[in-house]
Amino acid sequence: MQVSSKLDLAKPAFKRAEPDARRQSLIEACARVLAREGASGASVRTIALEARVSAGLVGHYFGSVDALVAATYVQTGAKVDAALEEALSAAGPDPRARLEAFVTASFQPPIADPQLLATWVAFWSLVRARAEIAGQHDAQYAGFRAKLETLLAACSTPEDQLRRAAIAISALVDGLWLELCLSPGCFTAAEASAIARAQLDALISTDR
Amino acid sequence: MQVSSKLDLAKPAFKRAEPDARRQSLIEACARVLAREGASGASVRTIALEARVSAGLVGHYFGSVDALVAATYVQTGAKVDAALEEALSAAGPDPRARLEAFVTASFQPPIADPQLLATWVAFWSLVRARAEIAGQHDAQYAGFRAKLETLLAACSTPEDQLRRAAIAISALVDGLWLELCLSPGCFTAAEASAIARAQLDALISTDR
DNA sequence: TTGCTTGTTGGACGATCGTATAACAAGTGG
DNA sequence: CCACTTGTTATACGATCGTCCAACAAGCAA
Repeated sequence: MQVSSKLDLAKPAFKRAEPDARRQSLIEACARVLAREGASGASVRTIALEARVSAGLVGHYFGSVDALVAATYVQTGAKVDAALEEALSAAGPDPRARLEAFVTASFQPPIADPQLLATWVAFWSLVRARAEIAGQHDAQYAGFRAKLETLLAACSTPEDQLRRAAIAISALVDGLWLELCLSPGCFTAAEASAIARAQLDALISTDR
Repeated sequence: MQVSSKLDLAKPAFKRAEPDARRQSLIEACARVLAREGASGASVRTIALEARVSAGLVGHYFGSVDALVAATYVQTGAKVDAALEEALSAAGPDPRARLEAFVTASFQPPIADPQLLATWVAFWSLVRARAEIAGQHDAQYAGFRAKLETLLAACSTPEDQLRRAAIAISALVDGLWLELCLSPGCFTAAEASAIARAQLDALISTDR
């Protein structure tokens, strides 16, 4: 009787996977754990359990858990960039429409997502402790502001006001996005978009 | 030789202190550790070492380390409120000057302090696990926006635009404050203040 | 089939975590 | 001078942490 139950029932595991696919699976599991339990809950064992693999695989693929978190940060940033880029390409050729699409994309999925905020907060809590995380944050924000400057320049914003305008817009978008994710009931995504559009109006009309 | 070195040199410790003073000392030590090492480094032993006391005192005074972090958050919020109130009372009677003082106070000490952001981020990452303290941030934020609405009304902002204007200003201030603390080298506090003032100009001048 | 490469597992290891508790020291009233 | 209260320390405990490593299994070449 049930001489092989251990093999037949309790052991569906041990699926071999492509290295890249396994890496991706671990990164996604890490993002889910970060979002669900915060930074303090993102242990090797928790992440491995989420990914349905053993804990040793994290060390095998990423060397350390910090490296996995950093990789998750990079991919999360890339996902945001991709969503922004897609909103941009769907906006058409008009400069002002492109700028608005880029700005208001932060208030819609997949960017306006409490889980994404939780992941980001987990990273922020790591910024002070680990310098390479801080560098990645700076790179992410510099890229966002640089893109913003390009779009603002296309809307004929004077060059000497480009930097300040980009800082203002990115700060407003971040603040609205933060509160939208933190307290979804406080105001709606449509309100956030309207506020951001009004700010764009003010910046571009009073450019001289 | 040195028969009593242990008592004379290595044991300057064991100073009795007032309970309230000791509590305050532990809270300040917790804030310093939060700022220096982030949320993950804020362990009982690290905080106790920072406060120059033994680890058991944290449990004696606060019961758990989570309670100490929560107390640190409460005190930090009170410190922010006090700083904002003081900036307000130092601004004089002019409504516009009061509004500007209130808004730009977030870009100067003690509010524009990476230590403050670290405490906030640590608390945000704790909110995921402990839902009973989730309303603390909402209360803080609601208070900030309510104060903002009062100051905006004094600047003759139409009542039907009060809510939206307060949301816009608070979002801009938060975004600027966040980036100012996360990447201090990106832009200066003076730039942040100038951006916020320009936003106030745009909001109040285009109110109708 | 056989042997080899390699993704994967499970457990061991020491370090550190939070908490509880007994021993100790400093005031304090008798 | 002596209990007595109480702030403080030191230690112990179990749980969990990150990392490492030998054994195992799946797929592939021969």
